[in-house]
Amino acid sequence: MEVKEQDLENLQVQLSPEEYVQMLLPLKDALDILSGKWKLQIIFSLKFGRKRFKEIQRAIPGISPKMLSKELKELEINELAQRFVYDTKPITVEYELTDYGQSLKPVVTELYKWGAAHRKRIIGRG
Amino acid sequence: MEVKEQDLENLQVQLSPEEYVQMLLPLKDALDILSGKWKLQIIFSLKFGRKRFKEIQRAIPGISPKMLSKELKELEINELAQRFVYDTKPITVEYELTDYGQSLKPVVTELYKWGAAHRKRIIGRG
DNA sequence: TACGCAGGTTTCCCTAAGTATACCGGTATA
DNA sequence: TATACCGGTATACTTAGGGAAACCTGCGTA
Repeated sequence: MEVKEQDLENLQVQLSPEEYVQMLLPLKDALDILSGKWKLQIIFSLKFGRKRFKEIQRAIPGISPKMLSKELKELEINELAQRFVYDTKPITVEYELTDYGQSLKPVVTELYKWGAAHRKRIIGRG
Repeated sequence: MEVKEQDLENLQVQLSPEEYVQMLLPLKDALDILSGKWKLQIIFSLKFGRKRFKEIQRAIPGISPKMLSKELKELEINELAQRFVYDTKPITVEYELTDYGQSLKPVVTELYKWGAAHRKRIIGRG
């Protein structure tokens, strides 16, 4: 059972419950990767280039080492960021957005555009 | 202090911490509206046209009336769905996606595309 | 010798999100 | 008279996400 992208566009067509669920999975994946309190901030901070652990932490006020460590691991698992370890003293660890990580750009751009328009509409409406 | 969409594209430029935060707000808004366990399912189910409360509930296995009610209210507040009440016996209530709700389409499409590609990459890699 | 830094981990705690179950008023149906 | 449906609320509970603080190893510095 394959769900084609076109199905998203032509939702006049009634989908079966299973097709329906299949369609939601990729959406859920994408949302899971971007949501959470610190993910976007970390991604943004890495857009400026490689950074060390403490550098990221200093760049994001309020983040605890526990959360930073956890989120970086998730980014790594998803191949969005890469971890480099150098055998200096003390040890140096750097993180970098991967090329694949850059592929999030259109998604983030669409979210930003919609979110910005929505702010104007809803908040401006107050 | 205004953040332009172009800034998103040209992240070579170093942003100040405040610009940085301003940039995250619309992203957070958009994500908040789409995340949560049932939002997408409700939006999808309404794409097929107007539906009554119980119809939506039957279409989404596992959702409790409490959650459905709560999520529909949020959609209404954000002007993504509209609630129609008819004075029949028993009362009839229908929900419909607004035209504005349709404006989410490009966002959802981008999320879907990226999520689907990501599934192939990460799960296929397993 | 003691302190400090890098790069984290561990533990405990609190709150927000979501689940389960029961219930409500009004109406129709057997 | 009892039961069921509609469109929800109310209450109590469990779980997931995140915060705060302490701690760890290894090394350099005063």
